[in-house]
Amino acid sequence: MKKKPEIEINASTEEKIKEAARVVFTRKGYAGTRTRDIAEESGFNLALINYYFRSKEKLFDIIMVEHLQLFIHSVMGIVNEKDTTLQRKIELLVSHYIDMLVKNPNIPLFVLNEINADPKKLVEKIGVEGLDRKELVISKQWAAFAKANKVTVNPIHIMMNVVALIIFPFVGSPVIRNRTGISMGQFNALMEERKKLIPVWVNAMLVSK
Amino acid sequence: MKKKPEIEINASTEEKIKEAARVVFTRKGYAGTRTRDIAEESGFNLALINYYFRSKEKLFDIIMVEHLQLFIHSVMGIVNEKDTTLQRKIELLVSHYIDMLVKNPNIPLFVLNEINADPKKLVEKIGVEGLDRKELVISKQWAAFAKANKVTVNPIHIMMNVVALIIFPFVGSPVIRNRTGISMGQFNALMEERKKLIPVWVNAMLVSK
DNA sequence: GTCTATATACGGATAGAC
DNA sequence: GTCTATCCGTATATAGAC
Repeated sequence: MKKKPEIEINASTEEKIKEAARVVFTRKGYAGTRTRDIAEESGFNLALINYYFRSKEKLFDIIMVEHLQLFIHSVMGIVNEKDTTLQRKIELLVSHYIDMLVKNPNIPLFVLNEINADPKKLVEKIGVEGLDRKELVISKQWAAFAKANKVTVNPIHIMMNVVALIIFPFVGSPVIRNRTGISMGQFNALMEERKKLIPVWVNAMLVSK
Repeated sequence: MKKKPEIEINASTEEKIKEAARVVFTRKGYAGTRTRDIAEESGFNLALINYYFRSKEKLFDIIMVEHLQLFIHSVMGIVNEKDTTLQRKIELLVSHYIDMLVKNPNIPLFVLNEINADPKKLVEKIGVEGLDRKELVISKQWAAFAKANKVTVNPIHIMMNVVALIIFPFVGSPVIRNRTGISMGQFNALMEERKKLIPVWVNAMLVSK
């Protein structure tokens, strides 16, 4: 009559391997990672990763899909709020996102990389097509804002800019730290500052010209 | 009495392999590239790449160093001009850079990636330490500008922002095109627009708050 | 210099003992 | 479930003919 307890008993090992895979994959990418690295990082044997996940690629796909879904959901949650103003949404996105990236600074490069390596793969694997941009609350808010303030720039520019200002420092972190000589701690302090600065900058862009 | 003509005679084959390597490496990264791919792309046999370059890694290093040197020189050329204003330098950097990236859109992700994979390697291989930031003309121009306009933000933020606004769209191009549904041609048209827009935005940031 | 054929190493995956 | 030992495909690199 036991439901499915014995599966849960081993969840720990499986989860440890997944966690190890996350670490190694995000650091070295798919091609650069050896299953042996994952095994070592996990503390278990190489054979176990096939026992639990059948293949390197299957394991990778799981990690990647989880990353993207986590990301998409958290963004959608903010972007589709009814009672939050456009400006406030930007503040929330920036802050929430930077927090997450400070904790997992390797994710952006990893994701961008693998999407670049095989763009169609990810479109298939995730239900991203489902979301019709035109129907998002934020899209309507933007339209209203643009009309009221006579903003004529293509909103794609603004989107790119917000994302660029948030993500790029993390993608370029090694170069930035090397060129400026700042420590990881100082870098994170700068990122903390940016939570307040980016929304101000974006506002300034919108009224510029 | 001939200087070194026979070397030049074969420069063509060697150069073709290098060109092929550039293409494949920048598209698939180091780990994702097989020497066979390079051979095929070059039109020559696999054995020739070792004949000319001894190993995959040596060839890769050459490509990477050339990329970075080209980049650094072109930036330094602009940044260290005596008779160009700060604002004008930004315009020149943006325009020059976007032109180059439209032609070679895969370079940024490639470079960022490989630097991330092995940060110290590149610091060693290139004489980048030579340039003392404090002594750059643009640094002094910035100091003067910041004082005159009471700008208090850390200049590292501004640097990151300019680079982010230029580079990020190319790094995120597959995602952007997939999410927005725009074509490559439309994407490039947007990049063309940004040559004018980014300097305006940066100005707006500087006077914001 | 350029090719074909091959040596050698490495990495993903499985068999089978415990 | 977890380990050791091993198989086998694939990729780099080299030997040697032309």
